[in-house]
Amino acid sequence: MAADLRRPERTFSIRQLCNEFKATPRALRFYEDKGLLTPAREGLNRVYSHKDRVRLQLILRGKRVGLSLSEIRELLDLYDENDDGAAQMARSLKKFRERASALEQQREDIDGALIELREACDRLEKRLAEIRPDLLPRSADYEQLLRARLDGHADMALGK
Amino acid sequence: MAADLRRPERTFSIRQLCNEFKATPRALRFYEDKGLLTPAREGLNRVYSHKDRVRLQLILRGKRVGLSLSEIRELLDLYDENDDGAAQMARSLKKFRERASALEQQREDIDGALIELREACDRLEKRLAEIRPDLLPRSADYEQLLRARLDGHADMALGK
DNA sequence: GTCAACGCTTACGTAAACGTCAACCTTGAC
DNA sequence: GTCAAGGTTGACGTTTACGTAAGCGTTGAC
Repeated sequence: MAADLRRPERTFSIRQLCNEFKATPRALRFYEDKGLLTPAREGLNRVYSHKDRVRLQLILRGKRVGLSLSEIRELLDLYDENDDGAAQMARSLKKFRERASALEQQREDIDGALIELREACDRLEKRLAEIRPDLLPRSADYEQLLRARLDGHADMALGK
Repeated sequence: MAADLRRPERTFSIRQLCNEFKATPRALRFYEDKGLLTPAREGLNRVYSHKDRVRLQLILRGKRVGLSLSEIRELLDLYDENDDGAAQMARSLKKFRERASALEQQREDIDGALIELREACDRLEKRLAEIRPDLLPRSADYEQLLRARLDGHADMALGK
């Protein structure tokens, strides 16, 4: 009567999925609360099917790429409501592309911040080198060290 | 008795600073609440000095590079408490460098997410092209279009 | 029989950085 | 007199993704 544990009929406990994907029970219940998962029940206990497991994987992937849970839910819903896989795929594709441009934008923002930070660092380093060179924290910028040595750019340390 | 409006003795109203830096009064009051600003008072009204203005600039710069308000406050406090500019600068420098590595890490995370997203997009595009090519949303990737035209890489569109 | 391990539900707490009222004062223009 | 403009102080609301109890039931080991 008992199904083979390795077959697709296999089910999972909340803990098993948590261990496998390094999530917490709280998180899975939260996803359920938000309508992202709807595991079966055995009495009170949640019983996750292979389909549920796949959904969880998709949820976690969505999170890794920075989608919000509600966005993930939209995508997931598409896969359920509709038999026509193509339309869903098209929408997912659109969503993914949008997310990709958002991420690219974020990267540019970060690059901007990095530029501003490096300018500030440079200014601080120069001033410190003038007045209290002993306080200069050892640079975290190995590249600069390397280049200075390889190219003999001693002037960099001299403030030219 | 009134000081020249262009001199360093000049003061600013909350609105003036808000307009200049595109912030909201609520924000400035919030910063004050958090101990980042301590403008003088004229009766109840806040009166911002040049020093306050500079602090605000530093706050906003800090935000642009992704520092939290509490981190910004730490840095700001250093500039006040201590007469010895060098030690503060050294600490700021350290903080900035830390932030820079954090940002670099973030960038790598984003790159990872982008890779995952692009793989997902590619898979979706291929499947869609097979089953419902008409549903393929026009690509958002202008570069690809441009390169394809300039280089005559028609094969890109052929899935070669 | 009782303790630990696991599960359940309900529900408040958290962090960040303000937004958004509400209710009130003051000053100048008309 | 009164209306608008701009200021003030609370203080609650928002968002996201859970963390963290509190209190209770079930099951297996010993």
